[in-house]
Amino acid sequence: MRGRRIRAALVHEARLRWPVSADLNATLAGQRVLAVQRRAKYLLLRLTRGTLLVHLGMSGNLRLLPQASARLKHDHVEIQLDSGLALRLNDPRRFGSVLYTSEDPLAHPLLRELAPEPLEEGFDGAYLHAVTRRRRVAIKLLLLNSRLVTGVGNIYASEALLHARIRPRRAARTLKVADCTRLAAAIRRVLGAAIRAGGTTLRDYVGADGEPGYFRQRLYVYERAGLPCRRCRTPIRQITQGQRSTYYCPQCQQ
DNA sequence: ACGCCCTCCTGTTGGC
DNA sequence: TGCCAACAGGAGGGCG
Repeated sequence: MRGRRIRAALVHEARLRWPVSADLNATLAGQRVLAVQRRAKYLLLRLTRGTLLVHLGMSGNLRLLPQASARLKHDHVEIQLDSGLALRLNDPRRFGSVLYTSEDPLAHPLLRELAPEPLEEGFDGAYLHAVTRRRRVAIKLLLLNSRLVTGVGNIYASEALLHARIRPRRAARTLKVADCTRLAAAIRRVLGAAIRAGGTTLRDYVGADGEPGYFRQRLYVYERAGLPCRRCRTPIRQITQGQRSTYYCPQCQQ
């Protein structure tokens, strides 16, 4: 998309996680895409005069395809380019978002307080140790708090804790430096491996290339309740934390 | 400040 | 076959 000019923006359904601006077309038309970036799980389309922030939520998907191609059910927003292609957001659950800001996007209220990038410098045991002090919340729930850790969703939280050998219900404040060092390394390793595998397709996720991700085959605990742990063969347990499923190995994770 | 719960929404699955 | 409840990849908001 870089270098293309936006011809028009169509909003078929404005009721996403946040209402899509009614002025989106007037705002975007004529602007050029200068760069495409990412911050946590937000995509940033840097435009001539501002930035379009896109979040896929749980079920969102972006496709870049000929503008004339048929619109699918749940195609909510379409950005038409001067190349004849159009970027379409399809999102059955509508937990995604499309927001425009003319200010510094990193200063936007939704991005301003996000935690450091886990794959950048500075995300290490010392960082995790610092943010887990005096927090009674279970470490697995802390990993889902985007003000403290970004990039780790429900799948990778369970996976990282398995690799770090930490029980998901353990109070964050009880983690020692050594635990935090293993956990930071496990998070980086899991995210890196998942990215290289193209992501984790549970049902219908496909990447920008239209291909599913293959990390599901490499999951150690997620969705494996009752199945043998891939490290020690002990049956994997499933529990609920914050109304979401957590999986862990009672033998490997102490 | 923290921690917990609720919410948004549609689609799929499993039990009866 | 139909109906209903439970659950699903996220994460902000409000409350105590």
